[in-house]
Amino acid sequence: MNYTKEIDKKWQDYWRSIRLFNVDTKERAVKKYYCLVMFPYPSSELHVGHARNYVIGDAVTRYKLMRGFNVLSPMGWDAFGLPAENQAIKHKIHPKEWTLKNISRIKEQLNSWGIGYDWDREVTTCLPNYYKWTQWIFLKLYEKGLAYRKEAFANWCPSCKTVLANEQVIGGNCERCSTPVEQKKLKQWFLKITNYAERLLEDLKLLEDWPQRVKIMQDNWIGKSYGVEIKFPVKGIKETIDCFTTRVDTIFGATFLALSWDHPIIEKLMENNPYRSKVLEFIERLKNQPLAPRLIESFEKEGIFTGRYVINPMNNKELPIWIANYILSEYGTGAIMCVPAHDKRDFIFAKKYNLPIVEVIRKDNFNSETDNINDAYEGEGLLVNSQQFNGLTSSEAKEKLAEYMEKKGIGKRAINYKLRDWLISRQRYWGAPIPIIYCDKCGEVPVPEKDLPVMLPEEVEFLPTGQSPLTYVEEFLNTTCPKCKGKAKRETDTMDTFVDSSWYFLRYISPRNENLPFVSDDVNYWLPVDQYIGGVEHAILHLMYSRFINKFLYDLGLINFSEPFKRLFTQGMIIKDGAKMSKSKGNVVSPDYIINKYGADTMRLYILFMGPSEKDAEWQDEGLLGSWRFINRVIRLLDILEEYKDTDSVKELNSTEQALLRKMHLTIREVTLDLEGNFQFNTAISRIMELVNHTYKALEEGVVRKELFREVVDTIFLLLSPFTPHISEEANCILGYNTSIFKRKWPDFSEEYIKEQEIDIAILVNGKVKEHLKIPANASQKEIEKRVLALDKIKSIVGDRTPKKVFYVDKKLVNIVI
RNA sequence: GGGCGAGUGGCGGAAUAGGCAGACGCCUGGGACUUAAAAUCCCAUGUCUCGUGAGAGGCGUGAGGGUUCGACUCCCUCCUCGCCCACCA
Repeated sequence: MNYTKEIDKKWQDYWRSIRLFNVDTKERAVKKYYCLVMFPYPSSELHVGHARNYVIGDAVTRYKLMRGFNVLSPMGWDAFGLPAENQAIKHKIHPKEWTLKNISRIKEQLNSWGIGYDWDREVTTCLPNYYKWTQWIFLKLYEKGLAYRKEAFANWCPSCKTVLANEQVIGGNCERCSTPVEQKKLKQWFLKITNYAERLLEDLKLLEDWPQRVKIMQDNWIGKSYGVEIKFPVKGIKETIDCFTTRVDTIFGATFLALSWDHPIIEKLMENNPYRSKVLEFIERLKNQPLAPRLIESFEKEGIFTGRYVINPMNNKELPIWIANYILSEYGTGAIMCVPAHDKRDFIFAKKYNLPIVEVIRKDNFNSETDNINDAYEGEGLLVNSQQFNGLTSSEAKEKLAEYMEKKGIGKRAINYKLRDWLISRQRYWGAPIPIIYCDKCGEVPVPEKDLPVMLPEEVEFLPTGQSPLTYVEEFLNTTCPKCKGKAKRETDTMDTFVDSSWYFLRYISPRNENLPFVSDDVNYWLPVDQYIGGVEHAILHLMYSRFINKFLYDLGLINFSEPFKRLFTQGMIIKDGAKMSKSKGNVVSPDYIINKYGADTMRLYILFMGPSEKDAEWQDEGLLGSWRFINRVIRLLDILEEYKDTDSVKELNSTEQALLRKMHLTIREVTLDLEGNFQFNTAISRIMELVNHTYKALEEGVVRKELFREVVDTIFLLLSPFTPHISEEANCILGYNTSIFKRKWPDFSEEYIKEQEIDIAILVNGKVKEHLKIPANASQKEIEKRVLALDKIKSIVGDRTPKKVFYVDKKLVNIVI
């Protein structure tokens, strides 16, 4: 047998013809396995870096098939989004055309690699039969009060006259023209993911088979913190300002209070205030500061005194109210009690504006320099300068102060999350229209379900005006109010593509259903997803949004599982010449070239063999050649077998045969463990390589009966089939099987064959290996020790000293201490 | 600044409920086959020292300490690199 392109084609056609990967979701008799690979964004053809994802998924799918599961392995396209629209603007090609063209190209690639999918379930998010249901989910959220509209800032490029996504803002500038990005306030749609903050956090504990780091990232992203919200009365007017702090223990060290520039109380503070014009001028300036650089710590802190004071309710001291550019309006209350002695940011600010610094926490009991503080001490310690709370530790003080404040009505315990509501409005064309209508009489009216989908019009001009392109499509914009039948206008923003991808895994179960987004009974059977595979770059957004939408649908009673993905595997990137593979860097390796020259299995094998799949790996062309060599070496066994002359097989297996049989069973065990564990494909493959090497050695050195040789070869291909399906299927055919190798059973191993008659004991003296000894497996410890000490070499090392102690590790080693 | 992860031959990487470091592959060198090349096969391949030699001995998992009969693995201190988040009070 020779491995040629024709073999790839032959078996790909065969798998399609026997519908190997097509699944009936009504099937209940055979246990199910849902293997899901993150669907791609079809922006260009795939390179080997992308291929890793699909190759891993396919190996899992095929392995599980052989383990007797009814495996669902679907594929689709995350097809809405910005790149398509940018192409439209640049090259005057319609986003739909561009997207569909890419889809067919990528599909062709996936097929040429022999990746097995149930293409009958293909899902494309930019087509009406899909986005109808994205809109439907939006309406459900709206119905439950979880979708709402409010004013929010969007990144705005004044030169391109367009709204930019956060990813298009590079270092505070527009990605295309490098103009500094400004903030523009627009009425936009949000999803209330914050309502689910606690559950999203709490349920991370249920995700035992998720990588720890992904859970930690989500945990940090949700960012739960415990603290106290303190009311500060404003001097002279009947108002209070609430401040959230996690460090109540530093309350006596507060020397000023700072507000974010858009804090609602500012207006009141400015009434009859001589500072008014200066302050408003300052605010105006902050407003136009680009968002992105404001996030960088080194950004210069700036502020202005408002002329007003609050009273510290604990000691009645007056604290000046400032407005400062480092206060986030979206977190907590947008107002902060500032403790320069114990917060770096406040410290820098206080130094700059000459505000007092009062130490209230000491690392230890010893006197330290009180008047000469040159840095903020942010750790915990003992309280000083804090009246009756002096001497308490920070954690004691936090408790006592919270209690005290709650009793006196000064403040109350509070919990804050970093998680913000999900802004889903995009002032863009290529996305699912938000199904809302605005009527002068009735106001905001949701599109009735029966009118879905709100079709995205195809005839659109892309004018860089900053308005959504849909605003200029009269037939789309103008409509009638579903309530009063009067004239009304449609929402012209479209949804963030993360909405599309937050439920696609449900649609795969009933992809063509026209009455429902999914059939609950079937979804409840097939989900949660048994194995989800994708890149870590989605660790936060996509995985969090999907969990959110899943929980929402769970609350509606439409599904009965609260988490969508039982197991998650995040694969590493493929690196070339020290950088992530990308077209712009010019370091992409084309899979098409490899496949034409070496076949799909060579690429697949190398991708899986190059290193642990969850880690980044450096692509080396020479490594690929190693896989090619190995494949040919394996295949040659078939030719050898065909011409093999059987020996007079005596009943008893000779020692070569025994060793070969043992190696085979051992390999089955190890490969199975590697696959059942955390997908250690690289070691699984190296073990098969060992078995192949062993087989060649055995053939060379001794008499191996044909029957056994054949069994070994058969096993080798069974073990290889998830990784190199084409040659394995071919081999399976040559070996005389007339069903697909993937319809056969994964090989079993028997401990009995793995047991050894004779074992090798390493002999160490003071922890260093000095000698080896072969002994019968059933030898007793005493016997072994006796034989070890009787060895010439050991005798000469030990001399006439008596060993202090002899350690024996069962069937492994003896350590003699002298 | 915070969080997470990782440092093992010339290279990708094996081996962690503590137990023979360097599996498997690549590169390189030597040999066989060949008119020749490719392909293939065989041998060698961490490093240093001693020895003509067979061989013998030492050192070795980022650095330094510790625990242990025994440490790539556990503990402490430090260094370097990567990723994610980042003024979250």
